[in-house]
Amino acid sequence: MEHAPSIDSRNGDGESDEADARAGKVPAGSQTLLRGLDVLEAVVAGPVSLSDLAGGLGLTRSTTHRLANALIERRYLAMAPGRGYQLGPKLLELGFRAQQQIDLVQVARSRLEHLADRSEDTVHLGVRDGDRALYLDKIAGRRRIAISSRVGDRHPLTATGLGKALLIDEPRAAWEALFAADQAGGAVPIAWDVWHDRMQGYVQVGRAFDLEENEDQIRCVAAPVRDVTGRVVGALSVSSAAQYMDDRRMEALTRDVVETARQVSEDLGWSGNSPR
Amino acid sequence: MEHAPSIDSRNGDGESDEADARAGKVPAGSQTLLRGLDVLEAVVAGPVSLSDLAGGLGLTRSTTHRLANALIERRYLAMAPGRGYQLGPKLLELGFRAQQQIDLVQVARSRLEHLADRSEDTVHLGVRDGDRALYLDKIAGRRRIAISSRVGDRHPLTATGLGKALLIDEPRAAWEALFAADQAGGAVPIAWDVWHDRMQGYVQVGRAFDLEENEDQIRCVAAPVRDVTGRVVGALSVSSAAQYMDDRRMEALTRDVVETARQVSEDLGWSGNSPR
DNA sequence: CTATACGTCCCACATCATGGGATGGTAGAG
DNA sequence: CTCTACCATCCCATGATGTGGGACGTATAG
Repeated sequence: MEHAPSIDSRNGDGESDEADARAGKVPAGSQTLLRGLDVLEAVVAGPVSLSDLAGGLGLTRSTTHRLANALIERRYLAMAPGRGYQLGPKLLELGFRAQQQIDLVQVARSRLEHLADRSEDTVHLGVRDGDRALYLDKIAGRRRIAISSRVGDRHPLTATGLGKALLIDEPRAAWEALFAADQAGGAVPIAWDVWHDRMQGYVQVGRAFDLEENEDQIRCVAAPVRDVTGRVVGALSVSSAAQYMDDRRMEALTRDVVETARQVSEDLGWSGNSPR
Repeated sequence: MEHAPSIDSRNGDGESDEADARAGKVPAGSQTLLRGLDVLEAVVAGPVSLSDLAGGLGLTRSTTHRLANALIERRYLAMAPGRGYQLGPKLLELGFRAQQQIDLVQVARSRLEHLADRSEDTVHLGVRDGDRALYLDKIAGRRRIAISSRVGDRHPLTATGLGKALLIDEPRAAWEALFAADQAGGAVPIAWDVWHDRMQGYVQVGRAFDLEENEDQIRCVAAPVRDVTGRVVGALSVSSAAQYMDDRRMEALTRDVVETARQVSEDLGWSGNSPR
């Protein structure tokens, strides 16, 4: 107990459970590494001076300096002449490599499975491919109903829940063009005003519905997935027969679907700041 | 000395200078952090198993596991079900933030100053802006010659060294179009065949010359700057009066200019792999 | 079944990180 | 100019911290 007199100073006498409870489940044993990462993350906000860094983290200047120096040596941080510490080029490189390694389907898989387990319904994952929604993955539910979709299918954007989730950030002009094309292409007829009103509602909540518009007797709840820049790069949905999907259940599912989409987004680096 | 029996196991008896000499200048005092970063960087290559990680780094499985776990907890790493460790979402986030923080001019500044010091000539930094080269920074040399350029100037791409460096990765079709436009726009007349032959030579070496094509009596040596994806995002050049810039000196400067451009590229996250 | 390889967990020991404080440089106020 | 303030950097005695050998449970293969 010689460092920070802050709330979280380590306790050498009490039970170690306290620490475990506080930190979640970090089993300790890497204080230096974790503190180093703290330093790294404290610099995200922008150029900071050493003292500010140390103060903000509850560390001494010595310790902070040593950690920051190691990070500079490895190019994780850089020193801006008269302004303080900045994020370094190594992070650009690692970020880029991470982007190359990450595959949406693989990342989303386990979360989709959990969602399917909880809902007992069929879960889909898809991306936009030109003017269609391309289905990349499907986890079958436990109910004995036929969802005719298959991985690799392309469906209209404006007539499926998943498609509408993919369009949730698009401007009205894009909506209109796609809507007209889908209507002309044989989608279930619907008035533009009705469709547009519904979409605006979906935008507010951050999720979309499909009310038997694409396939009779099938309804679904869908939410968009975003990457690190906040852009919509995919969407996921829960689909079921209308008999299991009354309005109340769709509302109830919303929470779970949106939350799952948020988790997948976080796995893609999104941190919740779409503006900027 | 109980860890790794590898070549670099620490020595507790001899002089510590050995370690300093070997490691460059890391003054030690953050072993855990540095090892953690080693783990992180070892995962860049792709999914790796714990044992392979430990083996490759010369650490024990225990230590590696502890470090990797801490990195997973912080989302710097992720565990691919049956395939091993992967880079995690935090790196996507930090890489993105780093990209937002980094400014080409600011990053390049000190390196350009050193280059200007060594060459005693005027150094420019520029980017492509549509069909022109936009000059973002200028460090005046020590010679008493007039270089009429100013920060904010736009010059033809095909008639300046800096511009040609910016075009170094472009396909022949783009070269032809820009060349035709610049020639029509009043650039110093030159035959397409001659220009094209020279460009191909520049591409081989990774730098471009300006042989009094833009401004009479001014020659320059330029090299492209790349970002993390390998794309050319800027260029820098050394310019001087032709009397100081005979062919031999231009060749001699090439090394220094290319090296400086490489350093700036590394500051932008480039690691030397343009393919992929 | 046994064998191999995986990730995980534990704990005594001593190596390594710690932080108080000293140092040198730079900028601004008086 | 001096004095003060704040910066990053460096040093070193102390003990808290990370270490690695080895045990454990499980999964995949032979």
